[in-house]
Amino acid sequence: MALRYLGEFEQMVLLAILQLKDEAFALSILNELEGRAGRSVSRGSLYKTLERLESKGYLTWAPEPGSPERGGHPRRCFTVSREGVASLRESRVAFNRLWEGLDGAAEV
Amino acid sequence: MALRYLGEFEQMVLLAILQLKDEAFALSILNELEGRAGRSVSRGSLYKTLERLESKGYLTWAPEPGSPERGGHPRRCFTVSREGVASLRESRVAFNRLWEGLDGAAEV
DNA sequence: ACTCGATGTAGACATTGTCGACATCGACGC
DNA sequence: GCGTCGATGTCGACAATGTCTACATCGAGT
Repeated sequence: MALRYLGEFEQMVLLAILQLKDEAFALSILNELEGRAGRSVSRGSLYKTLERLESKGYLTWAPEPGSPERGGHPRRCFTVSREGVASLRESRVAFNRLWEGLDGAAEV
Repeated sequence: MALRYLGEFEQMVLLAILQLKDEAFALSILNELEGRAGRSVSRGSLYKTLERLESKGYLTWAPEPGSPERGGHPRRCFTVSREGVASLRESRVAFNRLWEGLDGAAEV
């Protein structure tokens, strides 16, 4: 129950879902990650992460409303939960504090 | 050999070291993490991470120059390597792209 | 029928994250 | 002197995350 820290990839996945709004299907998430973050992983990796995020209550999903079936399974549309957003923000604040003052070229 | 992604905590540790400049001793890092990121971990956890970051070439260290010994071991002063900084930046760019447009309160 | 693409699932294994227990040595108090 | 304590660092174990390959299903083409 304790508030867990989101892993690096978990954060990316959550953010990609947020970006896609109601178009967050597994394959779209993969593209979003590839496009925005240059991160390419296998579908299996993504699903595992989605599964874990769901079990932690950071996201939910529902079968696609419009077109019902495309493959052997109904396409799932993911949504980041309130807790997911909160956790994401918390993490962001922490990182921003750590980066504070380091952006200039001088010190690094 | 492929360029590995930095884990969430690894990034924090590297950033804390950067913040501390030449005052980056293990205990100071712990305080920095606690203070800036509200992240408190045991010394063991930190050392393990430092050890891994070193073996990946993301940081180096040298025994403290001034006061030689304080305990059974000389105090170590850590420094982020050029590769470490590069990796940190890369990761930051990816996250910034993923956060783009999501900062406003509306969508989330 | 047969193949292909869009889905999702399962199991295995590598990497990271996190601890607690242990060991050393100087300083302090008695 | 001897015991204790704080500042260091080291180890080994185990939990959580990251990542892959192989597998299974079903509709649309060919």
